[in-house]
Amino acid sequence: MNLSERKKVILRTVVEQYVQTVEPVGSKTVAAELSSSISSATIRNEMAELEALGLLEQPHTSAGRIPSALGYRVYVNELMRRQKISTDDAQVINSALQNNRAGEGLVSRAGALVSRLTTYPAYAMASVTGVTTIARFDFIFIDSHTFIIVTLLNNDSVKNKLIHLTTPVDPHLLTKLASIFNASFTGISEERITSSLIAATERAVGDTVGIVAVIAGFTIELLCEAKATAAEVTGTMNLLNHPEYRDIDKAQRLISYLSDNTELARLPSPESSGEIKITIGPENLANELRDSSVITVRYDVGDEMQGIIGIVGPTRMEYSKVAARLSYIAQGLSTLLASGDKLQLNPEGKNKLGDDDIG
Amino acid sequence: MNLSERKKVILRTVVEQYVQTVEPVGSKTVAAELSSSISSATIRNEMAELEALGLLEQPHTSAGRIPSALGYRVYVNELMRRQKISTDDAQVINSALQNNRAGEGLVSRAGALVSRLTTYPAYAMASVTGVTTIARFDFIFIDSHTFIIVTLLNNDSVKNKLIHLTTPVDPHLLTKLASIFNASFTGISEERITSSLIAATERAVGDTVGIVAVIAGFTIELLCEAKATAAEVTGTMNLLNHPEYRDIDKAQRLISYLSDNTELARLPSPESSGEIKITIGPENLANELRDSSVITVRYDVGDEMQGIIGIVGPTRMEYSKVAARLSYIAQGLSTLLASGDKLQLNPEGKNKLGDDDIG
DNA sequence: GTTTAGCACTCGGCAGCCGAGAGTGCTAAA
DNA sequence: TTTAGCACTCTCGGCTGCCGAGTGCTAAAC
Repeated sequence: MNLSERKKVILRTVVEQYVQTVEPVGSKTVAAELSSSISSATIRNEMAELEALGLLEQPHTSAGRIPSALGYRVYVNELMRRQKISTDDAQVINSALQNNRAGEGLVSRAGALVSRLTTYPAYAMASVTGVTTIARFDFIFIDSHTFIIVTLLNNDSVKNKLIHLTTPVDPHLLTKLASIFNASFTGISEERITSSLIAATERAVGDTVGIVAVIAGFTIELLCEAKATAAEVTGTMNLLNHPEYRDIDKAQRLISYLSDNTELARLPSPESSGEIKITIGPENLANELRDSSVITVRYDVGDEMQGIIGIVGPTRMEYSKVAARLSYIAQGLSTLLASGDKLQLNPEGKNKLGDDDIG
Repeated sequence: MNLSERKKVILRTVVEQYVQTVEPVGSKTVAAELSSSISSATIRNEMAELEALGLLEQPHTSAGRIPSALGYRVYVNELMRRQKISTDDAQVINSALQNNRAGEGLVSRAGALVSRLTTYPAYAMASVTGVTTIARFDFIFIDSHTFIIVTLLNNDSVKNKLIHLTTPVDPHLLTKLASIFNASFTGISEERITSSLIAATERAVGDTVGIVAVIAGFTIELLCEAKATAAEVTGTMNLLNHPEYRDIDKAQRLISYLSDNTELARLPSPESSGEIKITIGPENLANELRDSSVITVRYDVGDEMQGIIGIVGPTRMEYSKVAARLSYIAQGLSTLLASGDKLQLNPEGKNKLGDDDIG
């Protein structure tokens, strides 16, 4: 969009003013805001032209102007001043991320953090690009009818399950099962656990009671679970704080849309790591988002895993502020998750309990 | 409260009518509803007396009457007709509970179920009355710097953790650790894991790198976790469907109150298993609940565990309906959790994968 | 040609008013 | 004790008219 310098300044002022006050901004306000020597009349003319270009809109005659979706787009692309994150915010984010040991809940807690910091609903999802497989099986014998399955996945997470049986097992059988499962079921993806593989294993062990099937079933369950990319929304209630969602029905429509995890997975996502993607109002494919904006940022952890974290809010959003925070958090997540959790032991054996370096 | 039979009938009619229509009910409506041969004038007199007794209220002159909190209380205690759960509902509940294998998420899913069925926000919490201890430790050697801690708790759940070390370990050390931990750390509560116990253990193993402390730390973490009674709220959005929460600020106040887990734990709870407790409006201690009602029901699982599941809604609630559903679900939870998860193996070894009897 | 001051015009929002309708309490009769 | 009748009260929705903010246009100034 090729605009005169003055039009740019005016458009920027209108956007930033409107974002703050939530009220149509008039020529006089712009003039006051600019405090340069342009009169309101001139600005009126310029604003009329900006409206003709489709960048501004008038709710009705004799109201001020508000930015159109296109106006926001131009603002985001060309006029927005990149904002640095404040040191206060950085500190809050850092400490919040540090306190959370890396683990299952980290990503969703990051979502909650974003939501709290931006006062918009946030969603977070993590997906694993590589194939998940089992690296190792162990069976722990408890008593004649009970044992524990412990599996180590190739992504270093451990899953277990306690199995109670009505038929007896003995430690030898478990040892045998372990060696066979470690030989045949490790390093393969879920699809390759076929019924013929299971049947063959049953024959090899001489299993007539279905214990192999139980273990195989657990394995499949695990691998399927790992494949599903969990998405989560937090802070949906934040929506209610913003005047554009004062209309309960409107708010509810959006909230119920966001609560649907399958829909969530379809939200716009950036192409490369660290990139921020801003989708404004009608640019969204989903009808429910037609008058909301979505900002997402992607973070990668090695080549294996990638995640998306984003927020949904009214088109009238503090784009630069939100984007800055979002990208800072994404960076933090990236490094935190990449650093892994190698445990540094204190050679004097003086690790205090509850220290953060435990785990 | 000693009321004439006629007053009782009138009070009941007013409550039930108001619950349905959300509008003050007038003498004429009551007369029509009763279709007995009492005239509206008589009913007016009776209603005036009921108001004098504090059971009914008038939003303003020339509006009908609505029940006061006390009115609801009398209704719930004396006038409410116990409602049977419909077979449809029973089916929905049964299938929803059956599909959920017993496990971590069962209780909170039950909460979600309640919320869906009642259209009110529901909360669920489970607490363990007995003392949680570790029944058994196992350490699985992975490689020279890696091993897995597997612990079996006395409540039959299994927890694990993968430990990466910067100093090497060998299988013999792990065996030694296992026997010592099984000897000294099993069957004791979290408070009894003292630093002197840890120090003694370190001496016994000859640990100079703090590996004992790591394992002990994990143990303590586990036991503390088990002690915390998790509470969870679901379906808070349901509030918005009810006219009394059309006022966004009001709804938000309540929602943010409900989101606070520590507050949640303080909600009224029944004294004995299966009992239903109904707390109406100002009977609630918390100011935020002053114009809402809370219905809770308690379920016990053996002597070990007990849980509470309840809903929060406007004082204008279908008490009997909600209570019926709630108690049905509580019963279901009770039996489902008590039945445990003993695994029935098919003696022909034909267990189909994904069958519900796996796990 | 561009900018600016001035002015008439438009339109939403708000306060005030009015009438309709619902429901009451009181009185007097059954 | 119950009931019919009636005057009274109060809310709600619609209508009106005023106010102010902001505009577009015109004509003068730069």
